[in-house]
Amino acid sequence: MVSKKVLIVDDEFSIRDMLRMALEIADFECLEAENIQDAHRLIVDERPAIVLLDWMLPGGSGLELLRRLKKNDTTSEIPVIMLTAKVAEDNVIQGLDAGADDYVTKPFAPRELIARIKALLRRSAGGEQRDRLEVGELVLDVDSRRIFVANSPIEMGPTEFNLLQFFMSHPERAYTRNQLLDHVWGANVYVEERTVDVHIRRLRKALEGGIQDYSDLIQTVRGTGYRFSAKGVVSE
Amino acid sequence: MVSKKVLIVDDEFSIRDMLRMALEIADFECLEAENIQDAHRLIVDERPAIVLLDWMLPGGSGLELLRRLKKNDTTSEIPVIMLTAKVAEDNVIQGLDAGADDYVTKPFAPRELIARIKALLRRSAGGEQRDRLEVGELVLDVDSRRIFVANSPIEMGPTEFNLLQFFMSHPERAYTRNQLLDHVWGANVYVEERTVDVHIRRLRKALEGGIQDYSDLIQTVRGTGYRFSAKGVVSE
DNA sequence: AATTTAATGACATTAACGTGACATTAAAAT
DNA sequence: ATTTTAATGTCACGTTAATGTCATTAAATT
Repeated sequence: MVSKKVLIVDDEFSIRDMLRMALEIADFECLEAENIQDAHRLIVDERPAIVLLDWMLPGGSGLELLRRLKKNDTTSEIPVIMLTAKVAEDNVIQGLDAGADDYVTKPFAPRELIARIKALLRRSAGGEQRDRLEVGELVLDVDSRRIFVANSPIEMGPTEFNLLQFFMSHPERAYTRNQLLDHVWGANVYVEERTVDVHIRRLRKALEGGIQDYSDLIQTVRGTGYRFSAKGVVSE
Repeated sequence: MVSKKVLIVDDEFSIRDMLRMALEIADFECLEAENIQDAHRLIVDERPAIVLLDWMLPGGSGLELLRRLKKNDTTSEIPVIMLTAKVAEDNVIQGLDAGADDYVTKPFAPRELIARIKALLRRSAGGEQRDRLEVGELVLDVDSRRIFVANSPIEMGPTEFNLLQFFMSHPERAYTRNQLLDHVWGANVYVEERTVDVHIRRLRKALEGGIQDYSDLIQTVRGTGYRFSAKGVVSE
């Protein structure tokens, strides 16, 4: 398995250092931030698999960052473990209520923390995305990054593949161009909104090409954006 | 929300009782088991939303049950919180490794436990629920921005969709044209009052089009404006 | 019957989307 | 290192759908 990124958010150097060591032994890749601003930037840019978040931070409390993350669509799925020196029960409840996925009080044993990280990753990564998405005879194979229509492969560019993968894992839902840019291109990339249209066209063209025509799974939602739907459009 | 089932697995009556009280206050439905066999039967039969599992149990340790649950496909998605009197770090790691989703050591504060339960449920139930409005076989799907009549989609313009969405979320109430303009078009947009009539007509036409005719859900209130009502008009 | 109010059809205008071409960049092949 | 190929993002133009308005007709109210 490719080592996963863990973001450590703590203002004390000694703690970050200790965590980094423990995590690297357990074969994680570490990112570090010592304040809210850096942390948020790293989360958006690097998309870590998990965030270890200290309660007390300069420039706003960790709780604040946590709320911000859970509010935003593109970051709400990233699991967060809150770290705190405080043992006050109230903190735990506030943290969990704000959407923290786990909670560890200092001083903590590195091995326990690692076990908790693994438990969370197992949960968040495990349940969700399948390595094979299908609608009718249209099959998207995540591992080989290929699309099949009736068992024969069809060609498309990487972006079109990503777009289709996103659509197939989020069907029956209308997305704006900006949402698609965020999810498929990634945040912090600036491209014109209308570029999405062009890739939609390329994707539709590719889906036409096969033995069967699956291009109308990609539907235009006027005034909004696009939608992937197996439920079909209105017939005549 | 319908109250969710929580299974308490503990051999001590006093602990079960304490938990039951705390959980019922928090509006959960409680199931209880005092040994592995009963617990397993209840999990299979009742499918609780979450399991609170004591570490030490007669007839096999809780860890054993945990492994069994996580191995089986039909039960592996049920979150488990391990409860233990032991504070040994090793236990925590073993438990989390075996697939426990969280871990709480006795004595614990009921409020914390409730918060952890809610956090876990939020995460696992996080499998998205759709935002939809329905009247009979007329369904407005907010997420996909589509209207269905008897499960087949029908077409309408964005404004008609917004209008219908507003009506369906504010039924049985008459609105003036100006109120509709404010709510559906947005404040500080200037369009003629009579424009509303035209969109009402378009909406009615769209609602006629399907297999069934839902156009008389949109009722004219002479001298005032319009109303959405599922109660039907007075038949002559 | 006269008057008020709503429904309807038609139409010009505007906004949103589709499409082909092209320059630029990134990746592969040589 | 150089060439070839594919992918990407952007623009300009064509097309279609949506919108708002008005004149006319129909219906309800007085």
